[in-house]
Amino acid sequence: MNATAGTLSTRDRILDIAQRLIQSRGYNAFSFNDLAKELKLRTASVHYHFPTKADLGVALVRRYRGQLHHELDWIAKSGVDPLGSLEQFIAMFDRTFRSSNALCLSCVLSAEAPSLPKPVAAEVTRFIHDAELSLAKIFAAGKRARVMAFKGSPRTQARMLMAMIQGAMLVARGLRHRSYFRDMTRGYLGKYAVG
Amino acid sequence: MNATAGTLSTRDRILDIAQRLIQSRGYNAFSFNDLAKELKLRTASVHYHFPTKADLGVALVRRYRGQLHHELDWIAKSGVDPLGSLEQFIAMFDRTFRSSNALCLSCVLSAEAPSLPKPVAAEVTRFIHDAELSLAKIFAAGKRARVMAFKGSPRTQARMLMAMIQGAMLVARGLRHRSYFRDMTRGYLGKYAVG
DNA sequence: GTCTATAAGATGATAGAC
DNA sequence: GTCTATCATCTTATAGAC
Repeated sequence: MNATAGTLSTRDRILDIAQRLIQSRGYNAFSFNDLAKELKLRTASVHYHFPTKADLGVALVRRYRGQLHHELDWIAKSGVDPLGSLEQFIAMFDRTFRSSNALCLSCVLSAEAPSLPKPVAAEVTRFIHDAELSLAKIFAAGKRARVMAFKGSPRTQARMLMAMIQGAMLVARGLRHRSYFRDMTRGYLGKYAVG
Repeated sequence: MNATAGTLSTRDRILDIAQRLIQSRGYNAFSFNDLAKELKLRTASVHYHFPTKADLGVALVRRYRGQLHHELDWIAKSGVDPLGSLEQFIAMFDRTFRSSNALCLSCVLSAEAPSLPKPVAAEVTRFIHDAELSLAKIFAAGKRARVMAFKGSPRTQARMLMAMIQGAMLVARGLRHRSYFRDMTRGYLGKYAVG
């Protein structure tokens, strides 16, 4: 049965819990048993929904990629200009980081990449590639509309923004400094502003 | 017995192998058995040198912190100006990343921080703190000598550089793009140059 | 869909011989 | 310092009942 109003299917609950655990501990430090405990089920039940851990990992990153596009669509529809879109994109990560110390799922998985099942690592690559393209489009639109100015390609700016976001969260976690990420990214977009 | 010329003590060999494995797979994806296999010893022998995995982790990050200072001293003695020092600092990471796909040890451990033994996580915090201070001194010296120009504190610039380096390596690994890190960091320091 | 039961293997760690 | 032997525990995964 699927979820009814206000409830989530077991499958979705598994994905939610697994995502939270990976964003906190990484792929190799969570187990089917952790999931089963939180769900108050048995590990065999979790395996029913995702036969292997790699299956779960792939489904997770694939869903995360969908969420990225969903968030970007939502930001686009909110009617802000390209610079505002990037600000909201950053604010998104700031919220989850400060509220639950969660890094970007793909950021954590990237760190562990060589130890991941190949299909999971491939999905991570796809996510970053997607994010880069989406951000590049925003940079390009900003330049076209003359609300942003920068040298080099929109693609390069997108890459720098991605690196800045991921790196700032990573270092913030390592330093155990909750406001580090916000402090660092606050001024970052200023350099793109026109006028 | 300690190492004689050209050889390494078992303890040092353990540290070398463990560091490489963590930089590749992360803390939770390497085992005493992995070390024993490479050393052609038994796991009990590894435990003789480091009773627990946490002991090994702490020793590792502590040594890595020493290496950081050693590298920075070496760069300082090479006689380049502050901007050149930062370039060499970045080049250091570029070399290990491109030659062996190795991320910064503390970067990988930061990603897994909530799942690490507390003493290990504490050592990671210390490393990043140290690196930040050392880089801030270089930025300050560059400003004093008028070879670098920037707004804000040297500390903030150091943080941005750290985030950029760590984030660029992380994203480069996730994307499986060997030259990504170099491409991204190549132009980064340009903005600090005077004249 | 969830359960019990179970398997085969890995893991961190220790005792005690050499 | 390194070994054999052993431990309890955890991990991913499967078979088959309900």
